Amino acid sequence: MTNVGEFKIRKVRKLSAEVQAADALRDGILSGEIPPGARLTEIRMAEQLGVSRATIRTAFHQLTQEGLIDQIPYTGWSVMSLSAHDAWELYTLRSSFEALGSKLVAMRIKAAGPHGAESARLNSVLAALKAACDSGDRKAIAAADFSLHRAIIDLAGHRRLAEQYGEVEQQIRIYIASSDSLVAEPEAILKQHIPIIEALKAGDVELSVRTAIEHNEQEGAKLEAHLRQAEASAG
Amino acid sequence: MTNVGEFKIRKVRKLSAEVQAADALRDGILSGEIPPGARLTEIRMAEQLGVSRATIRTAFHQLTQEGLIDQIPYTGWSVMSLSAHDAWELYTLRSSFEALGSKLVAMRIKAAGPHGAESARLNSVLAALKAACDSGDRKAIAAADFSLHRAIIDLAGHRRLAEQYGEVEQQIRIYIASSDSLVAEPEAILKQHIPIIEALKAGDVELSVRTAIEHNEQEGAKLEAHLRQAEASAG
DNA sequence: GTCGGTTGTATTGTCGACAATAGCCAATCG
DNA sequence: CGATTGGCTATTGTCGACAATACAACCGAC
Repeated sequence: MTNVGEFKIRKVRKLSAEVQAADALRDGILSGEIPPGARLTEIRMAEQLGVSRATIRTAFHQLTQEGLIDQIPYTGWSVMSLSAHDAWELYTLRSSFEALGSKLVAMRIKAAGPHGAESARLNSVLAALKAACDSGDRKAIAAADFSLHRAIIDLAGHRRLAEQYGEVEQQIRIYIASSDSLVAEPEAILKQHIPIIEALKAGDVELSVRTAIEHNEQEGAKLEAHLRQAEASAG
Repeated sequence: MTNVGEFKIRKVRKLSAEVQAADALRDGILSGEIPPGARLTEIRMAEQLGVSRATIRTAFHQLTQEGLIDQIPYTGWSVMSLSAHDAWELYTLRSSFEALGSKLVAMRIKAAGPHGAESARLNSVLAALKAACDSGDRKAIAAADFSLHRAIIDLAGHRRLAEQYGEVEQQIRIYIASSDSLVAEPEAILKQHIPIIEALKAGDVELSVRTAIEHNEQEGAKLEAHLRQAEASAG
């Protein structure tokens, strides 16, 4: 009988309840199951997930830091709500972040040459986006789109940039979750991202930055217009 | 006898203990009393401030969100530590934020003309910086410097920008608290900030952005060099 | 002497109960 | 009928105790 101890065990550490709770909440919000503006109470969540209020509280604080919910003292917590102005804020910020990220990545590739790990990673995520677009699955396309942008940020080697970008990214995900009609035509999406990757792989700093900003301004304007229209018809 | 009810009462609400605790911690860190890298334990803090661990925990979460401390599970909390790489991250980020903020403010002034509330506020903070520089008080100069930059961000009318900028700003404050030798000569500081304000007041978007970025790159390089030297002599 | 396991201790993770607060609704008074 | 006041309820704020975990120091075997 083979000794069980021989197996390599990567992470046996039981995930603490607060992490599980945070994950559950995050999934619920990002999947659209818990809609924007929804009110969350500690007690009900605690009962629902079978943990104590202290655990839920920690999870809520975590989610707050991720930009998914916010708190009103003595009143409650609610899923981040989403106005057209918020969309403008999110995309102007994201534009700044991606400009910085693209600049750093392009500089790295310029220094390391076009055959380094960075270029390989960029090829990989672009191929993944192409595959998703070919499949036509809107959820998969959106996921690949986010992955591509995140890959660029991660390659920048800038911890704080990655963290703060994550906040913005997750809030944008809330929009996408609430209506996947926001995902454009597959061919158009693929076509939009190719120049971004090309500029980076060429190590052209200025072009990379310009392309990234342009992409975000287009996407931001699209979403903002969509929301403004929705607000007008609803209000 | 005048009716007491006539008096306007702004905020009588007793500050909750968790807010007081967070304030106390923040003061301690930003004043340098609690140095970077210092370890904070919930129990000791609770005893020291005369509140329960739950209250301290909430305060710690708040400070975490502000970027002043971070947590290692099952181990403890510690004041954000400060390497030369961290300085680079902070100033590259701040540069992006101020570029966006300056762009928005310059656009506003360009649209509203040079006699709006924005210009008045800019004049005000620049005058305050001049007064501080004349006084020669290093702490006052540093405070006025921060105020000026924050004023620009606040004028941008971008809530998320202001929030995320705040995180970066507070972390930079930790450096300044740990050594006020980082504050340069009063005349130099004043001279550096004048073109920033002038560009904004002129409503020149491109010049404002360029000036803001340049200022941050200079300051960032200075701090990074200082820390790299300190690390070399210490390590 | 060195390596591996074991034990001990400091610290956070989790829990349930009670206190304080905000917001609502009805009763009351003009 | 309107405005104000008072209480009621839902929810977070705060507390102390116990459980789980990580880390370090110690001990023993080889």
